[in-house]
Amino acid sequence: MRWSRAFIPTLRDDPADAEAVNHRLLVRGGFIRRLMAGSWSLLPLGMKVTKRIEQIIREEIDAIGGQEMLLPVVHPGEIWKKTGRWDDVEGILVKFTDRRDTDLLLAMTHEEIFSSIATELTSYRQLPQLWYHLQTKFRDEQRSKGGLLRVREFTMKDSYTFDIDEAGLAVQFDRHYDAYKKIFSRLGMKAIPVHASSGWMGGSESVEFMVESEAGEDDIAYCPSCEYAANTETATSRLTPIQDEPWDGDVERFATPGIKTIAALAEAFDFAAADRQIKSLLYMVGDEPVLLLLRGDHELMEQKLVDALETFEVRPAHEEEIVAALGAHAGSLGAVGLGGVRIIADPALRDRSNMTTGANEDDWHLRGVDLGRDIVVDTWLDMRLVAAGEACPECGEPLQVKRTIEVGHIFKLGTKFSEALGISVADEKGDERVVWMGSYGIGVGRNMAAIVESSFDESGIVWPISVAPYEAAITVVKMGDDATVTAADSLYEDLQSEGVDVIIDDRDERPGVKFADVELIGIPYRITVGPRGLADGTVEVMRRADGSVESIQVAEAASSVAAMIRRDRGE
RNA sequence: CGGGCUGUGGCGCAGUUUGGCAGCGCACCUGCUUUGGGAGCAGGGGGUCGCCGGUUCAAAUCCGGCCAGCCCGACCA
Repeated sequence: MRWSRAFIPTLRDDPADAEAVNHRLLVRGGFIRRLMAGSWSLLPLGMKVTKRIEQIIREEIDAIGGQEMLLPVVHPGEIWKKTGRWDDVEGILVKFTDRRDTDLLLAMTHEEIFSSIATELTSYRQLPQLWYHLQTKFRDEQRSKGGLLRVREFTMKDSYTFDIDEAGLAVQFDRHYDAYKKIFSRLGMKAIPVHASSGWMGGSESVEFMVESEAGEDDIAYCPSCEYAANTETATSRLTPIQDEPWDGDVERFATPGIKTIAALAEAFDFAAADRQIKSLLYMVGDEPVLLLLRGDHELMEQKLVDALETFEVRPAHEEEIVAALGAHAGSLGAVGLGGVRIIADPALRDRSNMTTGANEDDWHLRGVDLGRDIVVDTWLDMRLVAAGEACPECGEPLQVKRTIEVGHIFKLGTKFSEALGISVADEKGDERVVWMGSYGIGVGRNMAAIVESSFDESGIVWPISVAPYEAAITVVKMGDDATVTAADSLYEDLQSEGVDVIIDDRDERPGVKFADVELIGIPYRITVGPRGLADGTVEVMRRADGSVESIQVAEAASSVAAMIRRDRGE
């Protein structure tokens, strides 16, 4: 490609509305442009990177037996009603009707449609199957953000597996696990697999692949000494047991005027350290108020509650709901002597005594509370957010908490969809058996963003060679100089013959402009051709990753740069 | 969806307080000089000031409504 003919609209200044690194650099580098919130056009450079990412994904999924297909983006509502998701997935699912008033929706994922094709599977002999496509998803997110990290319209590689039994699903799941590790490694990222919540996908088990980044939206708990890693949505930890001081009296009510927080209570009374308080949170599960109890110094992880209760209708109660259910305002709530409200308690409270909690009367608290004696817990449920420094549940070493980007997610769906949609095959005995499904997703654009977030410097993006828009760029220092132009052109042709994807910067610009642009867009090798080097028969090769510079004889330039690139490609 | 901020040539911004010719830098076009880290000189083109309505002799500026974008909190590839 000749740069003078290419559409690479680089910007000198950062776009004013860009905060995230990937947003800033991808827009400045002329890879993408925003159409509306969470909706981006891919410009030529963005398209080149996208295609390379997609190709890597294809190769690895094909390698585990994947068969590529392409399913539509507009789906009939009917199928989604069968699986229940037409109603279950509120908000992000875009629904509309056609001229005949038929319910339609924009694909946010493709389980239903792949499943509808899978109804044509009739015999166990046809299993296992692994189908996938790279297709647009639309999710009307409440809030898109972070450049390409969280958008409404995006391309996803989603694959789906169909097996005769759970053991077969486990095999497909493990194959995807390995393929995903290879994919992210080829994309130049260090992805950590973690246990995760399945969210609205349902199913029994899921693993997310996480790349450490400040721009991320998920926290993972990670053990440096063993391999334990989990999204904090599901992570657990071992707690040091607390030995409560004995208290032989009854529950004692005491005045706490104006005290509305755990911290304030701990500050005011020396017997009420945060870990000796009971945190009481009123939640609404559907229409039912539920009182949640946690240790005072612990935080609630709402997702754990959602997963355990198997409903998405979980939210903090409004003030008037709190008063109606408990007779007091937040800040003085408690579970002692409470009737008629379901009580769910975190196991960290089990067997505790001599605790302090709200009295369900504004400005009053209770001390000397014994969990076993004074509170009737309906359900014990781990719903605590793990904090850094707590002991790893596997090995006991302190956990770290890291902020990460979710670059892939694999699910064991089990038989949820196949039952709903009637996907069954005849087994060896001729009996109908419901098939076991898995689904596995990688967001292409989010991966592009994650690569940028984990590989950039003050000059711009530093692409790994596997996805770079070009492998090498020739910077022609002085377009007015015939010898320079001739040498650069011939190098350009030689590199192409060597199979290198190369762009020649033949614009009539000053060298500084060209250097800045090629570094901004992150091309791994820059070959500078100019009168100064040609005077002693050399060109200069700079490696983007480390800035190292090497002078090479003109005659050998093409072959030695091609050799470097082949080595970087891993050939 | 709640809170905060912002909408002025392609990009970055000033002007809005106190209504009175729509400006600056970069980019763009022409010419000349220049060419190893974002060139210089000269000339030139481009904007319904987010949209709708109101006030006024006069609105980018004041008032009302709406729309869009970004950031912070509840959701996910």
